[in-house]
Amino acid sequence: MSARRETRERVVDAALRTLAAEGFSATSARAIARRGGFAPGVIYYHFRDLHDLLLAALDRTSELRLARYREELRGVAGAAELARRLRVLYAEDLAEGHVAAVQELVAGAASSPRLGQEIVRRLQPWLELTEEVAGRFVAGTPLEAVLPAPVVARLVLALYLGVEALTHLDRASAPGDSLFDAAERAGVLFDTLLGGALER
Amino acid sequence: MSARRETRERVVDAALRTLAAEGFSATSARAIARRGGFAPGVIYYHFRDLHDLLLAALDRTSELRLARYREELRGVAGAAELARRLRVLYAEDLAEGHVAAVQELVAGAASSPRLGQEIVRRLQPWLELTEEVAGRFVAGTPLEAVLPAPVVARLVLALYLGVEALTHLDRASAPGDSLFDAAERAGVLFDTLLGGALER
Amino acid sequence: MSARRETRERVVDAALRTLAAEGFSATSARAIARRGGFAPGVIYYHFRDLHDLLLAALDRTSELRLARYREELRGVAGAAELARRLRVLYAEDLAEGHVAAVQELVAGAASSPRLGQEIVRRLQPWLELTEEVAGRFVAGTPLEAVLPAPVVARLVLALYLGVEALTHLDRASAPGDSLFDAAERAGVLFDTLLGGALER
Amino acid sequence: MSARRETRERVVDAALRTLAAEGFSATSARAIARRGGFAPGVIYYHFRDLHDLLLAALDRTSELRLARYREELRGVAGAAELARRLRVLYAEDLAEGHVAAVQELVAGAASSPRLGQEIVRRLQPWLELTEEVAGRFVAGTPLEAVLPAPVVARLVLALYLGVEALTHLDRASAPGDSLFDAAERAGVLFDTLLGGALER
DNA sequence: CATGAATGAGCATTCATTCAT
DNA sequence: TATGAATGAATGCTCATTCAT
Repeated sequence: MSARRETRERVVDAALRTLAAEGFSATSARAIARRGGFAPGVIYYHFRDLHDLLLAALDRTSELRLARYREELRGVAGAAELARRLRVLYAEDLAEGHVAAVQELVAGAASSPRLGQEIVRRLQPWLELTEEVAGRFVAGTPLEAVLPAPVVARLVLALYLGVEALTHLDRASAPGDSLFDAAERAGVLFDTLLGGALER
Repeated sequence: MSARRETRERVVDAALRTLAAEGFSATSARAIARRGGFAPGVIYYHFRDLHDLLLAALDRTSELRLARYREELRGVAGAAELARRLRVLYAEDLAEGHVAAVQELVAGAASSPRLGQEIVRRLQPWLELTEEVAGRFVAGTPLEAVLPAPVVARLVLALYLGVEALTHLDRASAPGDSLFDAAERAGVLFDTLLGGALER
Repeated sequence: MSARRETRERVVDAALRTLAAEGFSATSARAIARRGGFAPGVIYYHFRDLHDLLLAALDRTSELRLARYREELRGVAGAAELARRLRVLYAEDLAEGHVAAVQELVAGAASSPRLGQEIVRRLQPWLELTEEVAGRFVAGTPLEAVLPAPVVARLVLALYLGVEALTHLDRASAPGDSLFDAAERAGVLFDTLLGGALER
Repeated sequence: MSARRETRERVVDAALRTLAAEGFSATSARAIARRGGFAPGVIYYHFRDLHDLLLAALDRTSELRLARYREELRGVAGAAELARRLRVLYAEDLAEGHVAAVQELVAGAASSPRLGQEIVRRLQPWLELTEEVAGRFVAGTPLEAVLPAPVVARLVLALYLGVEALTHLDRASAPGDSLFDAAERAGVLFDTLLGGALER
């Protein structure tokens, strides 16, 4: 990898880590540089401004995770199985600091409409994936009339961000594992009640 | 009311309005003072720091809305009815700028762990109310084993914050009214399937 | 005088002195603050930005000098007398650092079109004064056809700025006193040749 | 020409064009490199610092123009003819961006005494040329006692720079063509009154 | 009680310059 | 010879906060 590209990666990485560790409003150029061990000027050598860097960071973590989610959810059979896989994926999200960074960016976007729009664009593929997966489960069942896939998708996305916000505030108030426990039980119930409908 | 108390109210009010109108990161001492028509120093006469003022603002809007929610949800009969009332309450939240302020605070809290903890404490009564209402619907039904009230409560809270975050980013990506439409349909379904179980 | 107004004066004064002593491009907020013995933030408490402060400084020095020039040139009789008075006025300009500051601003304006336009507006009264005085000497004489007052005024203004630029670069290359010596001799000649024409 | 020399020329050229197009304060190493299509480092390979490059640029444009002025003013007969030729020369100055570059440098020099001194040295030949030409017209005439050639030279130089500064600020306030119109009329007058004296 | 002037640390960003390649 | 990545100091400006009045 070229030296240039390597440093760029280091900067993106530092931005991501700063975001996760210190929060959006503390993710200043200086803070990123300090964490990454480079001069603040480096950021501006590789990115037009802080804004650009943050979006590049979102791009990177989002692409990586999206690929992982797509792979893991491809052949999932049954809602219980879906819940189990999501638990694993979410654990990875947490471990990699992906959720933290995303949540900080979404929250911080409040301060900059332009940033907000760019983030929305990057959330789009997630919305599509969620909708596609939800569709697999509700399409053709009586449930579809109550909870159409697009609504489910938006609900799930909102829930993801909300859980993340709560977790960030205070681990004890957040649903945490109990959410996936409940999801798994609900999945079993779903498979029992509607599993037949889907197969037909 | 004493003059002192009156000014304090003015300050809290200005903070709330600034939060809703300009967002967390623009809610500086000067911005609040400008909006409220008083000197920046006044803030520090009534509050230890900006932090304190923001929490007082959260207290105020939270108490007001909590009372309203409690009143409206007291005698609610049936899940469909619950969904209808929540839609009204949420519309009030929006109109009063309550959601905006809360969302800004939750988002902004990322920058300060201390602020986060204090916000969590103020979310507690909401968690309790949600849990109590959820309990009314699941307690004693087969659903309780799948979705116990405390889990439902955390889910609902997370959803509320998440929807708010999404709405803030981009109105089109947020569930908006479709969420309450779905909730009402789900409520009808719920009442049909489990209504009998609850009455017994 | 109010404390506010007093500090404002101090800031304007410091800006003027910095301009004269260090040049436009070195007249940074920090440099002004250092010279004036106040915190850089003070500047922004009293002025919207550096730009604003520089224009306020130009306003101040320009008004002061303009009043002096008007007073001194009011009843001047004869070109030789005019030259003598201008020499005195210019000596004052130099002593007060007025020319230095103006020259720096005019030169520095190159970097900011907006600043340039504002400076032009402030040069206007000088142009008018010059034109009026020139008119007194050429109007009604054969010279008017050759050198109309408006042209003379622009010439004189350009000369003033040019002499200042040269002086600033290097005292030895600038005309300095020899300019006024020549002007006085030319004045005598002018009065001799055209004095009669003016009186008639 | 050696490759080294060729690149050097490219750098000087880019500096001159940047100076004329973007102004002194925007003539950064990067801006020059961008305009010239080479790496910023190249500048420091050929010149000690930016400073040095700017002076080299002044040298180049000055030499070129000086040769042209000398050639055109060599055999000029009469003041009216002189005015006509100066008008042409000045139009060339404008078209080539020479005045723009010189003016930017003179103005910018304020920020650096060292730059100022070096510029003065490069103005010297211009002073000499002006003095020589002025001498041709006043030497031996009664005017010499009033306006000796060295004074005229300094006056003309100051006027040139001053006109340039004014033009830069605002085209409308500058003398522009009216200056040469007046010069030509004055030239005719001069030739009529003193033409005889010169021939004798 | 309240004011509003002042502070100084912090911010994003740009720059001339260096130097390994 | 030339490149372009990197540095670190400087810029204009904003902010929470203090404090004399």
